[in-house]
Amino acid sequence: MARRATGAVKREAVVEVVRDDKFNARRIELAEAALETLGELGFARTSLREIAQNSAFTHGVFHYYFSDKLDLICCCVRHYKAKCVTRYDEVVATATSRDELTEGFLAKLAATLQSEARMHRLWYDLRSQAMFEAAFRKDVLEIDKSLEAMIWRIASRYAELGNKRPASSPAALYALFDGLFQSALLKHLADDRTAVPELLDEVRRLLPTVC
Amino acid sequence: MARRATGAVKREAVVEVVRDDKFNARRIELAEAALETLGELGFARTSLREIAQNSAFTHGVFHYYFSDKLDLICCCVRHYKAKCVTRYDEVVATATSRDELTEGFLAKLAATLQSEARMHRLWYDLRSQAMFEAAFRKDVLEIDKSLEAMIWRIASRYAELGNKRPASSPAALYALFDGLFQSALLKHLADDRTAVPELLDEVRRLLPTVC
DNA sequence: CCCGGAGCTTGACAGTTGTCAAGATAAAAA
DNA sequence: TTTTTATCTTGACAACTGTCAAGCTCCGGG
Repeated sequence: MARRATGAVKREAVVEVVRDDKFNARRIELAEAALETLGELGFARTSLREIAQNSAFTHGVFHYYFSDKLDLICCCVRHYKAKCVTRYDEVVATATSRDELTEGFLAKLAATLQSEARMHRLWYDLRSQAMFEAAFRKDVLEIDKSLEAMIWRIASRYAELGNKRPASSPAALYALFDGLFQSALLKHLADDRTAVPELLDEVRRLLPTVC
Repeated sequence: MARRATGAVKREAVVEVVRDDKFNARRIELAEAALETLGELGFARTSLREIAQNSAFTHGVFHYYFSDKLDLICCCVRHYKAKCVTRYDEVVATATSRDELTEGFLAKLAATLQSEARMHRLWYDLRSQAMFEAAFRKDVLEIDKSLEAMIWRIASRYAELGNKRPASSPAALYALFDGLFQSALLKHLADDRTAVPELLDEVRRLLPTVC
């Protein structure tokens, strides 16, 4: 009887886990749909109904899977994180010279700025929201740290390929590149055609001086 | 008759100007009141009624002086600009040595971060909004340029006092300091006591290497 | 003195919002 | 099969939003 009971408990636990997985998978599906609308309209102008209307789901589903709006947005932020903190890692892993790393980084930078502008403006929007809404802070600070680490991996590898060491702290390097990217993004969204090439020039000039 | 007419026209024009001044003065009064609430709640959560309730005015007055909500926020942004783009100029003007400039800059930086955190998070919020709302872009880009120039004045003076020249472009320097400040602000708002001292350390270390 | 209009208040409007509950449907369990 | 449970739809609710119009107050010019 003990065995049967244990077996039953185990099976129930497995069922539970499977159900949880399915539940979480659905949450991520919904979060992904929500990110579309959020990237289009920004946090301030996005309502649950708008999200639902721009997706294949009804607004009730979102309430079924998320306790409230903040819960949904938090899930969006966390899911976004997973997608972006390894963006440049392939370049870092495959580059065998400073030039190769530079060009790979610049190419990825330009591509990101142009094809994922909406997702990135949302990131800057949510990071600003975190200054007002405490519920976002933990996740946002974590993403920031991950991005800082990502930049640091690039800088370290770049320095290593020139037998040097990065000349600044991770925080300063991240601030620099993030600031440049943010500014370029705003100009790019304002239809400034010079934004992308100027960012690339700036980064190309900067890399040898900071690493 | 010609003289009388001219006189009358002139006087009417003067009256018109005075009225315009009064009108604009009131707009700025209202914008200043609005900035309080905006700094407290952020753009996304701030409604005209909330602004009115947190001020000495009724919500109707805002509609009397502003064509719509965007008009009000734009006026807020422009007014904010005037207050912040000369923040460090006195330090630049009075400092007679690198150390003096450094310490003056750091002191002002710390004071700003601590006592005007709300106003600054609003700035970052609105700059993010500009990525979504075209109506904000012109003013935001102008403020950004003015801030870049402000940082450049500090860096130039710092370099001058050491008989050097700034080692980076205005854009890169602004990106760097703005990025550091933004990150420190978020941490400070998240009750991280180390945010301010770490920012100061970082800037103190960085100044001699970039100028 | 009064009277016109600038400045302001009040209340109403239509539309939107987050939230939720009651019921439908489909899938799983018995 | 029947029953139960998870999933989803629909419609409703109250609160809130930007906007505006009708009317009030009060001051300056006539």
